[in-house]
Amino acid sequence: MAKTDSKPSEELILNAAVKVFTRKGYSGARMEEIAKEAGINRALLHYYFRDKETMFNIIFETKFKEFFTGIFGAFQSDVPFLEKIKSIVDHEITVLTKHPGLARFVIMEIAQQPDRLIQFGQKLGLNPRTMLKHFQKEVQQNVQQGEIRPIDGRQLLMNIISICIYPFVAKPIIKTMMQMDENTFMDLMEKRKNDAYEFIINAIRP
Amino acid sequence: MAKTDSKPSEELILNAAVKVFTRKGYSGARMEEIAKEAGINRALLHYYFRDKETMFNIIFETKFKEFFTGIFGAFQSDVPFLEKIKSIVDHEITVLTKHPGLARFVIMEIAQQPDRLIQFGQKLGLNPRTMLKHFQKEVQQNVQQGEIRPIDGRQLLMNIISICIYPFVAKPIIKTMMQMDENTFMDLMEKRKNDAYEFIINAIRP
DNA sequence: TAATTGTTTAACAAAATTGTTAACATGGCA
DNA sequence: TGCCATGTTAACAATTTTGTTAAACAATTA
Repeated sequence: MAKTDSKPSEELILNAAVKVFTRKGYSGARMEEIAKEAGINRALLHYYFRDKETMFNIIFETKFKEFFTGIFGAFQSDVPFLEKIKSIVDHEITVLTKHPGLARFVIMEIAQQPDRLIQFGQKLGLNPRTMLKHFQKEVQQNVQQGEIRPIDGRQLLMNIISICIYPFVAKPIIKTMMQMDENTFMDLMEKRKNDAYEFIINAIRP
Repeated sequence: MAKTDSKPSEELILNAAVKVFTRKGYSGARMEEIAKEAGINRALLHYYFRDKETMFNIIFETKFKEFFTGIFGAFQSDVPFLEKIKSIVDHEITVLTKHPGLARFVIMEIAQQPDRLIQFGQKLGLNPRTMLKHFQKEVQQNVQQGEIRPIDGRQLLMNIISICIYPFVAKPIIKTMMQMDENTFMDLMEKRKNDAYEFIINAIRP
């Protein structure tokens, strides 16, 4: 069994597939293009991963996990509310800067087939609803204690997530309109970690 | 020439095509599905609109226009800054509520082929860069006059746009996670017109 | 009404994309 | 070395999707 030799090829193929699938989406991706990207014959894709769908599911599960643990990760920590927001924003922008195309890919494929959210969500054992309830309760408490202005927890959550994620989803538009190259964009996102945080804090501080 | 009779069919087909293209994107859309949606034979699609690409371009141009005039429209008006923000938010959310799937479609297709932004932008004679410069200058002036806190105009613009657009892009995710049906979601967006505005105002008011 | 023009369809053809097979290559090991 | 298992490929087959054609149909007009 030359398993040690096979592994690199599998990795190689998966990396190529990730590139193509995240750029083009499931329906836009071509097996031929993945093979070319990996520098191998198309038949090998089927040798390692039965078919396109199987391949896609493996990649989607990985990306789904990256994206949602990226989102939910920082929500769990048990620190004061404003600090938590700081770490959510920071964490989120960091993850998305490292994985270009991640957010757009996951959102698009879920929009195409919303049941994947349930399907893969359960598979990975993450429970957005518990998280949501918890967040809402935390907002209510902080409102009652006068720590923050009165605000609907759902709206606040949407605001935070929007501010963090949207710039990456619309990156090609933003880059073109603001005439930025990749590095300038990344600098802007780096600064955004603080700018976005302060924006949010100012919005909710009494 | 029975042009009067032909028009309804063209409209019928275009409406069907809009539905399918905005749901599935260019590569996911199937001519067969469009024909079925319109209740006609596939060959008719080619009779009216040479091929898939031609058809797509017509629809994309329409949607592109809807989306960007939706965005830029309210930026033009000559009212005090905070009022302008009010009308931008209101206008934006109204447009996107009326056209479900619009934002996701346009963003995705531009991400797939960013030069379409230049191509169609010029074709429609809209100049995002002038708009951007103008907005930035306005922010600077208001900062200097102490009307709003110091803030990078680009970040503020991204924040406003993000808060307005992202919930619609991620609608399937939000609906599922928050267990909302279509009407509940629309109610939430209706409330959001004010909530988002107040959030932004509080964030920038000294 | 017959001719003419435009509309619609079924059947066909072509192209693109995915999936399979059988033969060949290679590296480890009896 | 020569066999065996796995990795790799080219060629082929099947399927899906797009595009075309010729004929039927409908409506308008002369």
